[in-house]
Order: sequence, then C-alpha cells, then structure tokens
Amino acid sequence: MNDSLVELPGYVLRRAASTSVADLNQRLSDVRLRHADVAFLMLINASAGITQSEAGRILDIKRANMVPLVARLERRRLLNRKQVDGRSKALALTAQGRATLTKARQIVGEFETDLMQRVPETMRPLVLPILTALWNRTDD
Amino acid sequence: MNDSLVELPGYVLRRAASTSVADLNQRLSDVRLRHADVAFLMLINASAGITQSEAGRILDIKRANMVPLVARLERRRLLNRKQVDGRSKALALTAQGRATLTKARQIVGEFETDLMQRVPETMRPLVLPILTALWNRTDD
DNA sequence: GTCGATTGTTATACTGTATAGCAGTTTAGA
DNA sequence: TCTAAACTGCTATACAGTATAACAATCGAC
Repeated sequence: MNDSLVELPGYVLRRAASTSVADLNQRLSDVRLRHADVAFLMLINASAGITQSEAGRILDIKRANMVPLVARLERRRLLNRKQVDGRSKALALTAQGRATLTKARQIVGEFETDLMQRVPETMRPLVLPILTALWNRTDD
Repeated sequence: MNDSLVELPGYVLRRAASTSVADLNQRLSDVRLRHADVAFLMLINASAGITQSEAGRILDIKRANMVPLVARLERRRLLNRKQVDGRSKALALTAQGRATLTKARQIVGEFETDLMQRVPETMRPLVLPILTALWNRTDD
C-alpha cells in the first residue's frame, strides 16, 4: 500500500481545507467575521425567515452551538430574531447585516478566485464537481 | 456574485474535509487512534529517527502540541524516543507501533478507497492533482 | 567564546464541537 | 380530544484542536 501522506487524497483534503480556512479567516478579520459567520449570514440572506434549527441543519451546526453564534451576531446588530411560533425564531439580516455581508462577500470572492487560481486552468472546471462528490452531502 | 454556498469551492472543500475527518476518525476508533495519530505514525515509519520538531514542521503541528501527542503514543508503547543530541529526540516506532500502524493502514486504505469511490470514475485521476494544487504546500 | 537560533517543555487560552438535560411548544395518532 | 412523541431554543459542560508566551538547556556560526 501507498504510504506517503501526500499521495493520500484524504490527507491532502484535510491539509488543503485547513490552510484555506486559515487563509480565509485571516482575510475576514477585516470585517471581524469568521468563515462560519459568513456562511451563516449568506444562508440567512438567501433564506430570510429561516429558523435557527433549520439553519443549523443546513450548515451542520448543532442546536446548542447555534445559540452563542446567533447571540454574537445579534449583539452586533447584523441580524435579528422574530418569534414565529411558540418555539421557533425566524432569522433575518438587518440593513447593517446586509452591508457587512456585502463587504464579506467581496473578500470571499477574492479568496475563492485565489483558491481556484492555484489549480491549473485545464483542471479548474472539475474542482467543484470533485469537491462536491467528495463531500457526499447525503451522509453528512 | 454567486451566493449559494454549495457553489463556492472553498466552502465545499471545508465541508468535504470535515465529514471525511469524522468518517475516518470513527473508523480508526477500532485501533484507538485518531487521524492525526496515524499520519504521525506513518511519518515516523517512513522517516525513522526524525525529531519531534522536524515531524511537527512536516505535519504542521506546533512544537508545544507535539508534546502531549508524543507522550500519549509513547505511553501506549507505539513509539520511543532516543536522545540524539543535547536537545533533539529521535522518534522511532516500536514493534507494537508497527503492528498497530499496519492495522491502521488497512483502515485508512478502506477509507481512501471509499472516498475515491464517491467521485465519478472519469474524474478520479484528477482528484489528487486538484487537491494538491488547492493545498498549495508552499504557503502553509 | 559569545550570541543568536533551536529543542523540548510547561502553562495557558481560545475556538470548535459534542452531549445531556430542561422547559415550553407543536404535532400526530389513538 | 387527549396524550405521547417530536421539536425548539437554551444552559451547562466537556473535550479536542490549536495558538502564544516563556523557560532552561543546548547547539552552531562567526
């Protein structure tokens, strides 16, 4: 069996993800957000009125861990919550949240561009299909 | 700009890595190891006599964090340390370490196979090249 | 031979993530 | 309709991973 780490797709996948997360987080420090915050804000923006639980399911964030995440972004007035029934709370971006998201999106866009640029041009069209296949969204 | 998370390679990369790490860790619980342990053991096996610091540099593990990692594996008699000069300690696998690594390698092999199987056959040859390019090993 | 760099180490802190349990609410079926 | 099961947000807590700072001992280069 092959015993060099750099030839194990699983290992390289982990390392690639960890360096790219670090890179993105550093870039996002300009807007005092982390990568998970931006994913969360993007989701709310695209699905206004979504509940915490539902957002957690989509982003794979446990209910318990959504609490401090939402609280922090609410404290910064980037989103607000509205009781939709006795249990659920609907999330929506504030105007400030949308403005901050616009800035964050710019940063993410540059990051994604730079990320793709690392891949030789001929392979680029396969990056997303391959990563999506590796994700295997059904069993996460 | 594109605003769907599932179309952002960076996001999909993170999710793919996180589900695959969880998967591998679960499989490795049979031998009471985690993915980082196996990478470490594989490196020592391939480079007997490597020092802690050097291993840390290769695996991107901080010197301070190597200490409990090495201590735990040494306590389990999977590796031993030999003072090579006044500072450095050379790492090597014990017989038990090699035996455990053999089992772990089997598990990793199955994991890697299953991982690749998720990707349509025609794209498979590009998985490693693309992941390696995304890793961008020079700036980690 | 001295000074800067390196090694292993301790202590510490922060992030991310996981589980268990709780009160209140909703929903589905007997 | 009533009840049991499922769901929601939440608290408390724990653990893994990772980061920094500082230290003593040692090494290496000039």
